[in-house]
Amino acid sequence: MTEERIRDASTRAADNLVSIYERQIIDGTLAVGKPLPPEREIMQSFGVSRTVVREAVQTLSTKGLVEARPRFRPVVRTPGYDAAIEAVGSVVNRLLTVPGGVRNLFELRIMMEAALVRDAALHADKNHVVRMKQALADNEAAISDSQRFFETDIAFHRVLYEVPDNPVLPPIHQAYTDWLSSHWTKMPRDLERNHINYRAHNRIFEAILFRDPDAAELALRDHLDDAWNQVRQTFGEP
Amino acid sequence: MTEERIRDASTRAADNLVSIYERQIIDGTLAVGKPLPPEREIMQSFGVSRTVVREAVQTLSTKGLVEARPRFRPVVRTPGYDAAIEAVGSVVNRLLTVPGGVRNLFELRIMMEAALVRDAALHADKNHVVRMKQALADNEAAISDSQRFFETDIAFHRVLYEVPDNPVLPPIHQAYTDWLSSHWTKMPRDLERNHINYRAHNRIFEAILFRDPDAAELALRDHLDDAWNQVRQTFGEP
DNA sequence: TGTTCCAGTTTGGTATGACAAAAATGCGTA
DNA sequence: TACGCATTTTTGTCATACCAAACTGGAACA
Repeated sequence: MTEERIRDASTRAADNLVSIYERQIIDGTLAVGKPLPPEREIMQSFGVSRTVVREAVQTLSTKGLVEARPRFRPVVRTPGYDAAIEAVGSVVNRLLTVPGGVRNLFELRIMMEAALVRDAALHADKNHVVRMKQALADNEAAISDSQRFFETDIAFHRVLYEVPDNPVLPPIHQAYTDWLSSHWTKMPRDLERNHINYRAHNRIFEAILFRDPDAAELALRDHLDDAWNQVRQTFGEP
Repeated sequence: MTEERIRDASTRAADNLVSIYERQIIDGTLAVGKPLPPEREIMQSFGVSRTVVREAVQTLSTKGLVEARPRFRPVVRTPGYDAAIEAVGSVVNRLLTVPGGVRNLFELRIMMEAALVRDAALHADKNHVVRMKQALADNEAAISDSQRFFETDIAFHRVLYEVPDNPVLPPIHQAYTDWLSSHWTKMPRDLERNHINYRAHNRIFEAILFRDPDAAELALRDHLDDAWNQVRQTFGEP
C-alpha cells in the first residue's frame, strides 16, 4: 500500500505523521488493542526516516493514544477517561506549584462535590444508598487507624462520584485524590480529626437520606471548608 | 557542570531525561520563558545521544511544559490552565467518538453550569451582573444573525464561568465550547430557536437577579436539556 | 549614534547506518 | 499437543552527516 506523502516545509514531518495516525485511530483504520506497524514498515510507507517515525510514536504515546511499554510494540489504546486525566498530569503538577494553585483546584473540587451531593440527594437510588452506607460504616470502623481512615474517607467521597452514572466522573475523583493527596497525606491526622470528619460524612449521608439537597450541600461545604482550613494551616497557602 | 547520569536499563533514557527536566522546570532551575539549552549541549551534559535529547524535548512539548515551534529553541512555558486543557485535547476528541461520549461530556457540562448559576445567584456582585446584562443584550441584538447569535450565546455562558473568580473555570468553558462546538455548529439554527434560546438566557439571568438559586438552576437545566435534545435529534446519539 | 544589511556560525530537522539487547517466531523434540 | 531452544525481528540507542533556517556580530550606511 502506498500512503500519502508527508513532507511539507515549515512543519515537522513527525507532527504530520501524528495527525495522520490520530485520524486513522479515530476512524478505526487502526483498531484498538492492535499494535502499530513496525517502525521500519512505517518509514517505508510514508517515505520518512526512522527518526521521524520514532518521534511521532513518542508523541502519540504522550498524548495517550497508544500505550508504549519499553521494548514492546506500541498498541492502540482503549479510549478511556482515565487516559485523558493522565495526559494532564504533569501540567497540573506544575499548576499546583504556582501561587494559589492548590486553592483553585480545591475550590473546583468543592464546587463539583457540592453539585454531586445535591444530585445524590435528589436521585440516589436504593443501590447507591446501600453503597454509601457501607462506605460510611467502613469509615467509622477505621477511625482509630488513620491510614485506613484516609482510605475509607476517599472511598466514601468516591461513591458520590458514582451516583450520576457518568463514566467521566470517577476518573475525575481519582485525579483529585492523586493531585491533592500529597498535600492531604502530610497533614496531621489524629483521632480527634478522624472523629470530626466521620461525623461530617455522616451528616452528609443523612441529608442525602432525607432527600434534602440544601442540607446535603451545606454539610459538604462545611466538611470541605474545614478540610481546606486544615490544609491552609498546615502549609502556607493564603 | 556535570549532570547526573541517566542510563538505566529497562527504562528509556528519554523518559529519564524528561523527568529530570520536569523537576528542573518545577523547581525553577529552568526559568519560565527561557529557552532550553541547545540539543548538542544537553547531550554532552547528560552523556546521551541527540536522538534521546530530541525525544525528551518532544515529550516535554507534548506535555505542554515547553513550547516548541519548529526551527526554534523550545521555550519553558508559562504554567497555565489552558495548557492543561490543550494537553487533553486529542484524547477527548477520541472520547467524543465512542458511544455516549458526547452525552457524557454534555451532562458533565450541565452539572457544572448548574452549580455555576447557583453560585452566581448567591454571590454575583454588581460587576458580574452588569457583564451578564451586557452579554444578554448582545445576545438579543444578534437573534436575527445566527452566526453572531452563536458567538454571543457562548459569551453569555462564559460570564457564568467568570463569577467564582477561579482561573481554572474559564479554560474549562473554553474546552467545552471547543470540544462540543463541532456538534453544536452543525445544528440547524433558525430564528425560532434563537428566540427560544434567548428567552432561556433571559430566564436564567432574572433568576440570578432575584437571588434565587433554585430557579436559576431549573432555568439552566431546562435550557441545556433542551439544547441536548436538539443535538440528539440532529445526530444519532441515544 | 543608531539602523540596516550581510556573511559566517550555530542550531534544529531529517536521513542513514550500525549494533546490542530484548521480543517475537518458528521449528524440532519430548 | 506442549515445551524449549535457536533464529529472526524489532526496538532502543548511538554516531555521523547534511541542509536549511535562525542567530550573531560587525561592516556599511543614514
